[in-house]
Amino acid sequence: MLIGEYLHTIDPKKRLSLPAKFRKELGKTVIVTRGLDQCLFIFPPAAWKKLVSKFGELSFGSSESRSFNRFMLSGAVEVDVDSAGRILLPEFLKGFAGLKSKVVLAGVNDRVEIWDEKRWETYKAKIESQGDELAQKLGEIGVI
Amino acid sequence: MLIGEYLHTIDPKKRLSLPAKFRKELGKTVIVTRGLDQCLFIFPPAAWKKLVSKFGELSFGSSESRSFNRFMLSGAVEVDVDSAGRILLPEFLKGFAGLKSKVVLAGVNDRVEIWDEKRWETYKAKIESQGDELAQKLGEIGVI
DNA sequence: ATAATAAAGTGGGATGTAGTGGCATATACT
DNA sequence: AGTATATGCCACTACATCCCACTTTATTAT
Repeated sequence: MLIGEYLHTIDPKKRLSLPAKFRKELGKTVIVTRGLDQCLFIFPPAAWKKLVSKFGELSFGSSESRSFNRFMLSGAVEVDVDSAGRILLPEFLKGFAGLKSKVVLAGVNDRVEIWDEKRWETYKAKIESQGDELAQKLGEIGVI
Repeated sequence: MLIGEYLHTIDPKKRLSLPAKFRKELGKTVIVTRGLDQCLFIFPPAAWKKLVSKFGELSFGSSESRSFNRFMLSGAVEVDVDSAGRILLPEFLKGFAGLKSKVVLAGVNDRVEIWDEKRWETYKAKIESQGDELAQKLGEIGVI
């Protein structure tokens, strides 16, 4: 179970160290993909395989499933974790999520999210202030 | 599984190097065909055979399936990968996809797509901005 | 509580490989 | 035969990868 929030820095060589607490569960190679709300997702191989099996069979018959597959698959990269627990981020993913030097790594159950620090602060402020409201809505639909 | 996005250049001799990460899975000869949305497809031999057998099932009774068969099959070329991991692109395919010098190679599960850089950027911007709808669909198929 | 020790995060240098361009040789076409 | 295109080979550059070192934070023991 991946939980917690960590502030790390991407060095000039585009390397990013994973929080020590995450390393065991992530394993020695991970999959980094485009995420939602302009962040990136990091999946352990097992979780990624499960995910792919859900949409892997989509053929290229419809233009929708083509864009869907392109978003998920061409936006994903398998990267090795080096001996210091770091991964190398491809430029196009860095660009997608608007990552500068300081980034936040957030554990969300079976994945880790990478956020630009500023964007994270803004987003967090928003959800924190809406906390009560959100709980209300979730309660109404019977989630909590 | 072929994933990720790479920016390469077609040299004056129409040679294009395949990303190192793709080479093992693609093998030493590949099939290049006209693709959809004005890109080209590269298939490893195995995936191509599977695809062709699906086409074979299409009857040639309807004019649509005849056209589609012609589109995919007459536009297909088998090319060798040279010792430096490069392939040679036939002029008619280059023309079809509007490829200039800078092209993007995108892994999409069992195929690689070749896009003109500019066209890719435009297309990508479009699918990336559809994030919300995408999340909706992901939810529907039970991914997140 | 303080000191000693270990671990985590970060930075830099050295090495290897990927991507690309150019030359030279082989093959096909006119 | 001569031209053009294709193929193999070698060389250069940039970047990914590996390895080691420094600094800071956390942990343990006295």
